[in-house]
Amino acid sequence: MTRDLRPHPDTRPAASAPWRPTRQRTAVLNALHGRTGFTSAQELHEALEADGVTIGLTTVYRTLHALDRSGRVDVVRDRTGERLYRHRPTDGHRHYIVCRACGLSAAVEAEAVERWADEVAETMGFAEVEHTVELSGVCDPCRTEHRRTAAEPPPPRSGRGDRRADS
Amino acid sequence: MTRDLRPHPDTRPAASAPWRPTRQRTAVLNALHGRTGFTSAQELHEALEADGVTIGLTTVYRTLHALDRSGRVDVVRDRTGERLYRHRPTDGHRHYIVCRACGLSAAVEAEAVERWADEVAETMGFAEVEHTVELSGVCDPCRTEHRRTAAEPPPPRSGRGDRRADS
DNA sequence: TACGGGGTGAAAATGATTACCATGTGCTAC
DNA sequence: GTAGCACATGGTAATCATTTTCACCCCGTA
Ligand SMILES: [Mn+2]
Ligand SMILES: [Mn+2]
Ligand SMILES: [Zn+2]
Ligand SMILES: [Zn+2]
Repeated sequence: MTRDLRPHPDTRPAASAPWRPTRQRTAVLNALHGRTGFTSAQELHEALEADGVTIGLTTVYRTLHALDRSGRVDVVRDRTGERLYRHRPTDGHRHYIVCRACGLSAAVEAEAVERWADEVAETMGFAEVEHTVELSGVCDPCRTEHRRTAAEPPPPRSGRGDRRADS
Repeated sequence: MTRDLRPHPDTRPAASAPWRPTRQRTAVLNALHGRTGFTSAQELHEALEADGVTIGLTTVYRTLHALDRSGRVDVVRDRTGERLYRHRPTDGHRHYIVCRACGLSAAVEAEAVERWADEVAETMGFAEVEHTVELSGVCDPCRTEHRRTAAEPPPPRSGRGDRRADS
C-alpha cells in the first residue's frame, strides 16, 4: 500500500501554454469549419470517429474549451443546458436564433442589446459584465410542415443546425 | 416473478391537474418569498429541512417546475448550467444582473431587449420566439473588497444572492 | 540518450436533474 | 362519514453531460 512518492510531479496547469496544432486539435477545428450550425462536444466526437479520426472525448472537450476561452467559437446552451459550439465566422461575438424543431441557426443583429448591456452595467455599478442572449423559436419551414402534419412534431431535419437561413 | 398486473393503472400525466396547496408546496412557496435572491432547488431543499420542514428533494424540483410553467418564478442558469429560481415579484417576466462574487441580484429594465427580440423574430420569420437574457458581473462592494484583499476572491457573502442592490 | 513540458485518453467521479414506483392524501360522489 | 380515485410524495436508481485522474505518449532540447 505504499503510495507513489516519486520526486514531486508538480503538475501545474501552466497558465498559458503555447497552442500546438496537434492532429486532434486540427481535426476538431476542421470539423467545426465543416458545419454551419451548432454542435455539441459529443456530436462532434461521434462525427470525428465516424470520419475515421481517432480522438478522445476528453480531448474534444478540452479543445472546445480552449477555443471558447480564446474566443474562436460561439457557445450557446440548449434548454437542457447542454453546450453547443459553432465556429465563429467573423471577428467579434455574435448572437443567434435557433429553431427548436430543426436546429437551424442564424446570426442576428444585436447591437441594440450590446448597448443596452453596457448601459445597465454602468447604471447598476457592476464591472466585468458579461451577457448571455439566446433566441429560439420555430422557423418558417418547420411551422409550415407542422400545419400540414397535425400529428407528431417534424423530426429534426438533420443532425443539429446544419441548414442555414441566410440564403 | 409474476409482475403486478392489476386492472390497468392508466397513469396518464393528466394534462393540467388542479393545484392543490399541500404542506410541501406551501413550504416551497414560503421559502421562495423569504429570499430576495436566486436559489437552486438543492439549496432550497436544504434550507427547508434546516427549518424543520420535511420534504423530498424530488418534490422541490417538481414544485419549482410547476411554478416555472405557470410563470410564478423566474429562472436563470449559472455558468455551470444549474437552474436558480426566484419568486417573481411583479407580473410579467424580468431580467436580472447577478454578481458572480456574492450572488447579489437585481432586476434590470429590459424593454429595449423585448422590442429587439420581437423585431428579430419578425425579421427572421420565426414564430413562438423565446429569449434568454442574463447579465452577470461584479458588484461595486465586491470590487472594492477585492482591491483591498489582493489575495483570494471574497467568499460569498451569504448563501446565494440574499442581499439586494435596490435600496 | 536523458529530461521535461505539453498532450492524450481510458476510466472513474461528479453532480444536477429525472425516472420509477410503491405509498400517502385531498376531494367528492354516494 | 366513507369509499374511490386522481393527484402527490419521496426514497432510490438511472441519466448524462462534463470534469478529474493519472499513467503514458510525443517531441524538441541539452
Ligand atoms: Mn453580445
Ligand atoms: Mn424578456
Ligand atoms: Zn426549423
Ligand atoms: Zn457582489
